[in-house]
Amino acid sequence: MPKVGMEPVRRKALVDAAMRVIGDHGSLTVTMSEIAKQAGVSPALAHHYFGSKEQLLIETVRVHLQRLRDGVVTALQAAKTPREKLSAVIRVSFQADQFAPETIAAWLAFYAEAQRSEETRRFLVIYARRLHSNLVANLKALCPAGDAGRIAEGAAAMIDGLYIRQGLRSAPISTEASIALTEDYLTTHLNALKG
Amino acid sequence: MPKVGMEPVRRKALVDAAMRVIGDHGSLTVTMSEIAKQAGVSPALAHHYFGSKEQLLIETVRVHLQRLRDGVVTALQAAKTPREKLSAVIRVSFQADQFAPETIAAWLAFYAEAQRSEETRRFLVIYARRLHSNLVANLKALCPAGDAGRIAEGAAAMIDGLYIRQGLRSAPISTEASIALTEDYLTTHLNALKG
DNA sequence: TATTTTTGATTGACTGATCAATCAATAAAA
DNA sequence: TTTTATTGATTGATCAGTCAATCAAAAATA
Repeated sequence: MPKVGMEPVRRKALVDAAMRVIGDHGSLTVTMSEIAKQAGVSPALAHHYFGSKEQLLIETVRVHLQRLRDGVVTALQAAKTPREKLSAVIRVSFQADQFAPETIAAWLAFYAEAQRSEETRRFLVIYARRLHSNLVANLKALCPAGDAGRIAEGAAAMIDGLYIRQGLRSAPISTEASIALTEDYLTTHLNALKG
Repeated sequence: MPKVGMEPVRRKALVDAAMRVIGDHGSLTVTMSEIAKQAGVSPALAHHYFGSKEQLLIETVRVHLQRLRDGVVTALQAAKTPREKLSAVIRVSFQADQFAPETIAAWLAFYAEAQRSEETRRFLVIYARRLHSNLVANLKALCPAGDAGRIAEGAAAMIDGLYIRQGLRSAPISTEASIALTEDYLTTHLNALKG
């Protein structure tokens, strides 16, 4: 089988496998063996390409946040008005694949990991800031700058909160209901400013 | 040293030690040795009283959620009107000891653990439901029942979201600002209904 | 074209460290 | 003497990480 140019293929397979295994497992305490098996290679190969388990996990966060970002960029381009762009940001946050239980479980595990791994934390902070600034940028077209910051803070918190509550599966909220709650938050607060 | 009646003392010491170690470590992958050391006893004694690491961790969640609950009950009793009770619930959620980085780190770790441990999940679900029902009960005195459920959902999500965003320490929000954001959410939405 | 060399891909087997859990032994109360 | 508290020593399992060896494609050479 040894063909040349396998590296990118294997890296992708391992990163995808890691996300899947972590999601199923609901934790970062997964073994390199499990990940490698899921990717269809030997544990030794995973070490060969990533050097360490920690590096593989960090790559996994990085790659998946990058994909998330691409989704947001596409959605923003498709939207015309500031209000539509706000809706687009919300919609992408709750889109199906992100809202799957395993995906939520994986992100939760990474959030916890951010308390320990500075690099993981950095990536998640970048994501959080981007969400915030996407919201602020479009809110500024609809209300004073000061209020924009405050409302964005609230909306971002609500999105994250709905997300982790979904992870608990206590009172599962549908995607639509989550979107509606966040939309309602924005609409109500924007209206309140107009008096 | 062997005195009789040490069991409750040791159990408490171990549960407290576990919370501290988990908080510092930012993860549940802590050793029984670390916890025992922090509690000033041998690892063997921790096993003697709790049987297993998992049991100790579950007890730790249970005890700390119980304390949280006691705090809420006290605060609710001190408040008179429904609106004051709503504020009390919010205030307790963000009170200093709960908002300390190590505490947030520990809760985050438990949230992640809930994906794996059914018992941990059960406790956290109970907490989430209680928060929701405390909010609904008092909102019902201020608005129609249907709206009460919706607003409570939003407020609970916002509280949890502010909490985990605080854990990321990306753009640290003060306790007061967090409370203000949540209060603002309630006030604005209640006003919108009267409008 | 045929042959040799080099290089990337891959793994099985192994190592060292870590850790949860056990247990037999000790010491002090009751 | 019986019971409770306590620990040091040990065991068994798990895992990350290493390494030497293999295999086949590609490149170089004849």
